[in-house]
Amino acid sequence: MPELPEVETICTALRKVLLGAKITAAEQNGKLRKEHCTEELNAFCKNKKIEKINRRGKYILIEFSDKSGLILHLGMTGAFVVDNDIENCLKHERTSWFLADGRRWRYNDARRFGAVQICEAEMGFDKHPALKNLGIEPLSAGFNGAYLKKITENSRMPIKNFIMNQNKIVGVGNIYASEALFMAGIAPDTVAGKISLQKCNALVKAIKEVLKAAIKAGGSTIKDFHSVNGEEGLFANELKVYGRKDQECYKCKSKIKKIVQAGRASFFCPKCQKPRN
DNA sequence: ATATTCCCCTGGAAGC
DNA sequence: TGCTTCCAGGGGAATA
Repeated sequence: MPELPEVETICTALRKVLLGAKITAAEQNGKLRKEHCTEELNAFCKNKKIEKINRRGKYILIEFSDKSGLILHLGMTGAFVVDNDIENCLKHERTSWFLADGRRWRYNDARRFGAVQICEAEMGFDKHPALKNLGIEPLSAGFNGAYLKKITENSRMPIKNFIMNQNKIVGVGNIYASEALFMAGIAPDTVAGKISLQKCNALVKAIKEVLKAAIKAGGSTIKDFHSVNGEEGLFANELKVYGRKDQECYKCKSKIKKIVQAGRASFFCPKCQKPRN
């Protein structure tokens, strides 16, 4: 579900409601991709104060005032809710944090692909196994055409899979990979190592542009994504190729095609995006 | 090392 | 109205 713009949207929303809050207790309700049992999570979180909330790739980093923290991932269907209902659980509530002011912060995740991990102060976020191998932030200044050219060199991976690889570039998922490649005029199955510096420049520009525009729109709600207050993201209305199989390309009126790459759907315009392999 | 394929899990939409 | 099949914003393990 959530890619960089959706995670960024969630971070902004969480900051508004959680900064400064103190946790009195935590509960874990069943398994996630990564989780801790209630006893461990509760012992770790109890009496900690939420000081900072940041994003690294698709991970949300909750930093406590003692420099320890939580590393949260939303998987495909994860969502947060903050309310005052102490009695009832949501249908797919996996984790709950009870706050000193009486509120309850919940992590709800139907498919359980999300993750709730703890990070000790001595370790620090950067060294945590979940984060230490992550690639460059696409909105950082260091992510430019020359950098992309350098890391794609010698790679025979299809460019769409390459830009979705979190160890190379973080935050780009299935929607924005298709969208950025359309904007840059590059077919998704182009061999990464064959892309020219000029095209790398165009792709970097497209990735930055589409991510920024999506953040501005509050992300893309296809079906599941909702921010903390339940709001939908509006960027789904601006998608040019994702989910538009057999519909007309907005640029050239050709039929948008769908192919499957590494098990994920890729959408592209066969006329505007070249070359094919 | 690198690139697919499969699997984790649940629910909604589409097909019969 | 059912029942079945397919599909989904992710990622990691297993496999070639």
